[in-house]
Amino acid sequence: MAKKSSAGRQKIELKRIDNERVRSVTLSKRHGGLFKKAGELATLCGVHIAITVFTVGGKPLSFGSPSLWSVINKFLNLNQVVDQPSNNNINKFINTYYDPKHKELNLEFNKVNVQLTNEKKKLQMLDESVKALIGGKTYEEYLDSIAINEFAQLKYKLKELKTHLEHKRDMTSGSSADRVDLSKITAADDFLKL
Amino acid sequence: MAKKSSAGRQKIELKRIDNERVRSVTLSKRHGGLFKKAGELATLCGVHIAITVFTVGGKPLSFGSPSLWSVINKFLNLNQVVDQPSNNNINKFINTYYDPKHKELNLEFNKVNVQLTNEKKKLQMLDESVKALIGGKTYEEYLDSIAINEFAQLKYKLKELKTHLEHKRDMTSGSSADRVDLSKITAADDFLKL
DNA sequence: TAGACTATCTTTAGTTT
DNA sequence: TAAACTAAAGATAGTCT
Repeated sequence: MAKKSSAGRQKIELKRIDNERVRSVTLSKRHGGLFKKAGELATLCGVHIAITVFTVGGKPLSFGSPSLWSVINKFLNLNQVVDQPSNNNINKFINTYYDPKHKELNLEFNKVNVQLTNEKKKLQMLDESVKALIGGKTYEEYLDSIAINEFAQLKYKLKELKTHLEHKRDMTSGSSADRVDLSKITAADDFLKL
Repeated sequence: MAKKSSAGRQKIELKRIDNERVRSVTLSKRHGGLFKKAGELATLCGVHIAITVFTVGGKPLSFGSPSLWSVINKFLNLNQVVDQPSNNNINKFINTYYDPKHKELNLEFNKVNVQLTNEKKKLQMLDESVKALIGGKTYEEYLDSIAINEFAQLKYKLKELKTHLEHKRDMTSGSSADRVDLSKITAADDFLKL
């Protein structure tokens, strides 16, 4: 009855895994592990975390906790609540937790992860329902919401960059290598005003 | 001789840690662990990873592997090599691996991590040397290189955003909620041309 | 107070189903 | 092809310094 078929975990060398199948499996396992760890860190320590993994094929796997919206709101110092695309539970799940094309867990990952642990069966049933309901439109809406996030993040980063460039302009007299392109400041300023 | 002072690791509940000191220690430990995992994943699977942790105080802890430069180059499809600020080994270490103000490991973290594991003593000695050599100027240069990274990333993201907005403009006829602000496209375009 | 320690918890490499 | 399994490797909570 007792089976001791597996030798268990073995130590591996820290270098690129040659075998493509093994590499793919490792990516899948460790990518899940990394996001789980990130979710735990966010919950335990109350921090906000964003992770992006670019695969060799250029496909981005992203993670945000507690949610990209909350991170954006925090850094833009907005007090108003940004509504999710829909209050309908099933749509909310599709739009925020589940990317039908990539099976990518994304927003409020940790909350989902707790559910996965405590109510795994329930979530699997929900997952089946979601799969049955997915159409092309929903994925378009998902992409659209990502772009809105990107825009808000851009404004924040432009603001930071502008401050930095202005500071640098004030500190340097105009030597060749360190000269600040003033038009960049102006353009950043214009964009921020939109 | 044998000491059994510690009860060892205990299971903890997945919720925000109330005690501030404990929370701070946990953040420190797990933040290091998360970045280590990310570095391993990047090395083993050949993927590119970017992580940003925003602490409660708003301080960003960032990680990029194999390096922010390589990620930028990849997505801007540049073939030219972007030189690091200096080829001098000690400056290279300061500028890319070690943030003297925050003790933040950042670029090519995994490479450093392997060194930390295999040559811990050696690195500690180097670390002491670095600490002795650090001045205000070096940190300024570090901040500057970060800003350059941000700028390159911004251009890429603006490009993506512009494409998305243009696509959306072409697909929608002009209903109130979904209308695309053309001035945003124009501004993005202007900025990209700089 | 930041680092060292260690027993235990968690992740995962290799294997089987 | 993916999911389940198992035991070793690795991370870390609590403690002490």
